Amino acid sequence: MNPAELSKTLADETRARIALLVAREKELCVCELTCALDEIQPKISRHLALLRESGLLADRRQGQWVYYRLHPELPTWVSEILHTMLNANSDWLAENCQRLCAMADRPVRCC
Amino acid sequence: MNPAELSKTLADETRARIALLVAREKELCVCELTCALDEIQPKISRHLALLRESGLLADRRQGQWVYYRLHPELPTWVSEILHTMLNANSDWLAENCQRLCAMADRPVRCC
DNA sequence: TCAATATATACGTTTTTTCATATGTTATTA
DNA sequence: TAATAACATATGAAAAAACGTATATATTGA
Repeated sequence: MNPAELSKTLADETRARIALLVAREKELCVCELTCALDEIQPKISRHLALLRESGLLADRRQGQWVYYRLHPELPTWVSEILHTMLNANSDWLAENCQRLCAMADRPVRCC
Repeated sequence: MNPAELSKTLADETRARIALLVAREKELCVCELTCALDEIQPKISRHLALLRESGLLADRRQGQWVYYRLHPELPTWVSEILHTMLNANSDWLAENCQRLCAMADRPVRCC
């Protein structure tokens, strides 16, 4: 992972929002992201695949759901950058957070 | 400027290297960047135009040369991210720095 | 005023990315 | 075991980005 690769990974509005929402919420499943971003599921899944392949996100399946989180072995500078972005851009994410909070029947995590 | 826009701006290896070299050296002209990156001049100029239009870089002409620097009114989070990238990726930039140092007849800045 | 140097842009092409739609897979539950 | 829900992927088309080449502009100095 180098600066250009990280930037490419985040160089799409959908992917940037997913990455920051996941950084904020620690763990989100595909249907939560689909709702928070108000996009169709295949679009979210495709972008999640890219984020996973780049090494930025890790996933785990629990029952029907697949949860995504920041990859636990992310280089320090990468997580620093994600959190800097997150802290300075809460307005930009506000609508997504609202939709997430308003979502009905969110799956219950039981690790 | 939001996280997706910043990432798009840096989502090209040439542009990412230019941005970090400029952050490191404070100010570089087009011919110095052309040499440091070992690329043809129109390619460098085209990427510099994008970096300028995105608001990341500012330019000033001095005689024949046009010098590029980080835009002085960059949001704090953006310059933090650039410096985080720079500090953690000196290896990735090493070759470019070497070529820059080895460059003959670098223009003399007299502001 | 002419030649040389530094830089910018225009143009057509190629490559890369993104997309919507359709369909496949896995897990749950009736 | 059949239906349903969550998620993943394949496919072809459209849009966007990057490229090399050619050429234009601006500055300097002879």
